[in-house]
Amino acid sequence: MPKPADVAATGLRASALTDDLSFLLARANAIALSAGNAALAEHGLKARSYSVLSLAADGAGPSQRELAEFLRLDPSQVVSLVDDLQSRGLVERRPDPADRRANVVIATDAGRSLAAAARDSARSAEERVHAQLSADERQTLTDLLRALAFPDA
Amino acid sequence: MPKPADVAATGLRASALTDDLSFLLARANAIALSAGNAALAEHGLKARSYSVLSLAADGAGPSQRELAEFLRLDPSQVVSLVDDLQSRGLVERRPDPADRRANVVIATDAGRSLAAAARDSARSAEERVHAQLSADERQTLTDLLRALAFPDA
DNA sequence: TATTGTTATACTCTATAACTATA
DNA sequence: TATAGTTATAGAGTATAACAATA
Repeated sequence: MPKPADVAATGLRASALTDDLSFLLARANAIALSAGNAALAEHGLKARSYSVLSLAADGAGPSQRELAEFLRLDPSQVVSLVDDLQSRGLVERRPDPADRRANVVIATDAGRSLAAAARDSARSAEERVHAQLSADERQTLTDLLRALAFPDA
Repeated sequence: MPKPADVAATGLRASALTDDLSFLLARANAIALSAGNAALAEHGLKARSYSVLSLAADGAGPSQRELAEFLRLDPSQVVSLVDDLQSRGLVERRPDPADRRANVVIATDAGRSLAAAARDSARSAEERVHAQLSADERQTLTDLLRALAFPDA
C-alpha cells in the first residue's frame, strides 16, 4: 500500500503538466539541486559557489563577466560569489593584463583540491539521484540537455 | 567572427561542467523558465501560478497539500499562489467533504479558459526554445526527464 | 561612448516555526 | 497525536540602476 504522498502524486500524474517539458525540467532540476546542495554542504559549497570554483579550477582563467554569462547569473551575483571564495582562500582575482578592467578568476591550490573533493561528492550524489537511468540513457539525456543549454552551439 | 559573448562562452564550454548533468539541467531549466515566464506574462501568470491553475483546471480537484507535493513547493507558498488566483476569480477553494481540514482547488470557467490560452502561449514559446530538437528527440528527452522527475514511478 | 566590476536597493523566492481546526 | 491550512518571518536568490576605472 503506497504512502499518502504517493497516492497524492499519482492522482495528479495524469495531468497535462506531466507531458510538459518545461515542467519536467523544473521538477528534475529541483530534485537534482537539492541533492547536489546537500552533497556539497560538507565542503561549505552550494551549486552556485561550486560551479564558480570549478570553472576557476579548470585553468581557463575566466573573467567575472564570462562566469556570469556561462552560469546565467547577473555580474553582481558573481561579485559576491567570488568575494566569498576569495575570503576563504580558494580563488584569486588577477587583473587581466590585456584588459585592466577585467578580473581573471583563478583557483588557488587549496581551491583546486577542494574543487576535486567537491566534484567527487557531487558526482556520487548525482549517481544516486539518477540511478534509475542506464549509462546509455544518461548519456543520451546529457547530449539532449546540452543542446537545450547551449542552443547556439 | 563571433560576438564577444560567443567567444566567452566557447572558452568555458570545454570545462568539466559541460558534462555535468546537474549543471546542464540547471542551465536548460533557466532558459526554459525565462522564456516561459515571458510568454505567460501576457496572461498575468508565471510558471508557478500557471502550474497551479493548470492542475486546478484539469478536473482532478487537488488539495493544497497535493499541489505542494506535486510542484515541490512549501504548503505556505501554495497558500499565496491560490490566494492570488482566487482573488482574480480564476480558482475556488472548496472544503473537501471527506476531510473538512482540506481545501480542494478547482478552476472557475474563467480560470479554465485562461489556462487554455496560457497553455497555448507556453507551448509555442517552448517550441521556439526547443526548436533545435527533432520531434523524436523531444519525446526521448521528455521520457528521460519524467524518469528523473518522478523517481518512484 | 561602451564595457568591467562594484555597490546599493528592492523584489521574489525559499525555508522554518508556530498556530487553528479538524482527524 | 498527527495532519491541512494559514500566518509570520528571516534568509537566499534575483533584477535593476548607478558609479569608477578602463577601453
